[in-house]
Amino acid sequence: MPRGRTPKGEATRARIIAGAAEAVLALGVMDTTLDDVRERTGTSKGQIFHHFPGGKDELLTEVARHEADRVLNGVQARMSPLTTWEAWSRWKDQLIGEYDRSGADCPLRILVNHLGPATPGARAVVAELLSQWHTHIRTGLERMRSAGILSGDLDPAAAASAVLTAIQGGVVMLAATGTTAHLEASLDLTLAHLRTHALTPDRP
Amino acid sequence: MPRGRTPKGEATRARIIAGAAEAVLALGVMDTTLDDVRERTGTSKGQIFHHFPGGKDELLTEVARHEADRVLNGVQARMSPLTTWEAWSRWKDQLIGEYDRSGADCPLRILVNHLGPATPGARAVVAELLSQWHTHIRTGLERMRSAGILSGDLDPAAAASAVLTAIQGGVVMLAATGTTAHLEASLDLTLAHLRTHALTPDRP
DNA sequence: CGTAAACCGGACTTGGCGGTCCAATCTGGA
DNA sequence: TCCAGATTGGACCGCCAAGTCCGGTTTACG
Repeated sequence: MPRGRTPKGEATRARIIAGAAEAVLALGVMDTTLDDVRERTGTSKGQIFHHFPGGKDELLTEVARHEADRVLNGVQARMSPLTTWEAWSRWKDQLIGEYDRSGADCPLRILVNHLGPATPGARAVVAELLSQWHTHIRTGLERMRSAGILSGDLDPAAAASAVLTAIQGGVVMLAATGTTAHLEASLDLTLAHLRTHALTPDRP
Repeated sequence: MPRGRTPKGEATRARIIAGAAEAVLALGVMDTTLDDVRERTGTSKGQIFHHFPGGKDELLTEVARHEADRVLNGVQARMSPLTTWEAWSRWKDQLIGEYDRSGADCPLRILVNHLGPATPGARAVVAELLSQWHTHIRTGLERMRSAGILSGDLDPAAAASAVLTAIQGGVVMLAATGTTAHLEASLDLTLAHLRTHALTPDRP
């Protein structure tokens, strides 16, 4: 009778995913081989295919899930209360600072540009991540509208799309040119435009 | 004594580049093999390595150059006189329409996201393309400022960065989600913000 | 012409990577 | 304790794509 995974096995499986994610981040998706993962995690081919019968595709999908969780958790921790103008401003500074420090090897770019296209499963994971992120931003804007500090003229969904797109574009430009200037310019302009629709709670 | 390339050789070389570009667009960079190129162009391995001694890397760099020229020519043809609000508006509609039609397989994405990282030479080509494009947009904005229809408050360089970034981000979102909605939202917001700084030539 | 170089074709070599196989070992529930 | 099934190690296989080689052909220049 099938007895299910054992804790030890589960741990190994997790170690493989983490190590693979590390390798993918360091080497890129296409240049990461199963032997890289094997060596980095102190495992063997047998284990990899035992825990991921679907082979490399399945592993990459799991890596995508892993990274997406990481990104989203980071996002939500950082931009939890994106419901005041000060929060937006702080959030932007923090984001820029982070990319200034870490450079172009961010999980987001790998995820959206490389893991996404690699397998159908990963594509779904990426779509889900973007969707959740979009919802998160949109919800913040809607709250601001309810609170009377944001004009009803602004479509929260469209604005959230624009913010998300600015980030994606900025990351791409960072990767291509090595500078965060474009990311910052784009975010600045986008946020400035949001502020264009600001209301003071006093006079509606 | 070395006699230099012959016209026939030059033609073959060009055919190989064009065919490779086609293949890369259709199959993606990583899935394009030299045999694909060979078959598609009716040539042979010997020819490929005769004309590109550097192998696949050199060929991909040339493909990048080829595609960059195409993109930039397209850009300049389409947005030549980006110096009036009507021109901006028309340009945006045209861009969206084009992406709606052609989907995510645009040269721009391939170029920036796949060819760029592939080889150092291609990276330089991409950087140059982005730089020229940026200059083109910035120049348009500067002309508008001189013409008195754009406020001096707006930094043309930063605004150009934002436009470029919006396009890049939009293309990425298109590839990831399959819809041009994000591209459109981002461009709409960006252009709306530019218009925020509009002046009428009458009253400065 | 004649010949040296440019051009062409395609069989062949090589290396690396995904994936398989199987024997050995561990683990947990009855 | 006992043993079925989970886990592990690592040798091995097969494929496929990059790159090599070389003999034959065409082109350009004197």
